[in-house]
Amino acid sequence: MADPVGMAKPGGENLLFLTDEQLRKGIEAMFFAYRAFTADPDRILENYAYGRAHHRAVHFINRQPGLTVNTLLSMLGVTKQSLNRVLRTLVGDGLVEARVGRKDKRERHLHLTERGAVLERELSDAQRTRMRAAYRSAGPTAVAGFRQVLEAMMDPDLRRHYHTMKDGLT
Amino acid sequence: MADPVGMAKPGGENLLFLTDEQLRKGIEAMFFAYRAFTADPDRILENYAYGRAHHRAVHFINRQPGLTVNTLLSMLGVTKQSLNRVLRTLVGDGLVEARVGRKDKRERHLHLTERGAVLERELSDAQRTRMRAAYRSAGPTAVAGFRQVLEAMMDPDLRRHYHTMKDGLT
DNA sequence: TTGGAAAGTCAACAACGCTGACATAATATC
DNA sequence: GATATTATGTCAGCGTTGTTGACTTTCCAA
Repeated sequence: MADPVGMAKPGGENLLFLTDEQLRKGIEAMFFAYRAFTADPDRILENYAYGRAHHRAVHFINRQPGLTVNTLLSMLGVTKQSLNRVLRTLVGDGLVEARVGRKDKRERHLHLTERGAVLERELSDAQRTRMRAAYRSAGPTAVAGFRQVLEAMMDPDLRRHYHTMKDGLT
Repeated sequence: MADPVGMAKPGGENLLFLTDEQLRKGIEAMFFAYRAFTADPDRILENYAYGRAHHRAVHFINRQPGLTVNTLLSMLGVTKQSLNRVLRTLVGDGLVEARVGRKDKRERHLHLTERGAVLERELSDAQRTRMRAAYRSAGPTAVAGFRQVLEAMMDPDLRRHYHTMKDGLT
């Protein structure tokens, strides 16, 4: 702030990218981008009786078929009451199947039915289309940086879940 | 999908970063990072009687003092009824001042009061602290990519608002 | 003077978070 | 085998924040 031009460190590295202004721009970028990020699925969900919470559940069940309610709970970071309301409708509508665990019969292992997979595809197609366009226009180097910053921003617990999911590149 | 290894294009560029898996990882990164991104302010807001909507209003009023209700409306992308509810409490609590326009007396120009500025600082300090840590650990090149991808992801209308705000670097 | 824009308000509703309390089944432990 | 704990489901109630629709007031501009 006192030195709007330089802000060089003893080491010599330029830390201009850490100014408050740059951080605020990053914050706004997150806000505007996230809005766009959810806009496409939201539009689709209007046609069904579902909301964003249903989308998230369907997404992770698709990504990790057979996961338990508890696992999904900790991924989504909501209460079981909140998730249960969503799962009840999805199971009732035949989009999700809750199979009783074979080893531990208390557990419910969640799977998408065919109809559930259809909805998942419709939602993720829209989301991936936007993502693909953004990735393509920014290029692979920018994408690597994008992923790096987002990952650094996560809470350790969430980062664990993030890494649990398979990664197409590594 | 048919070719998990290469997927090279005639041009010779490696398009592995555009696989569905990579796009899905990007989607999940957005989800987990955004959760972390809002977690700190959310915790602070619990102490007041405010929510995320109040934070957003305060943020943009701080960034662009004197902006009109309509401008703020289009930035936030909510209905005037929804925003009005938030603004009414902020004005009532003395955090925001709505000055009648001098040229056009229908317009209300929004400003933070001192108390409003205090809350803004408390919220943005928390958010910037996380952002700064992520930026620092990822480095300037990654940050540039981060910003590039997020900007490419925005809807054109939102991108306009994004660019309207001053930029500390350019 | 009149049309329309900007703003504010009321009512009702939906999605989706939350807490608290309680029920049921099955596993784990003593 | 009795008891504690875990996983899940459910009911009731509440708060925030989004929505639509209808209506009013104020005021600029043609």
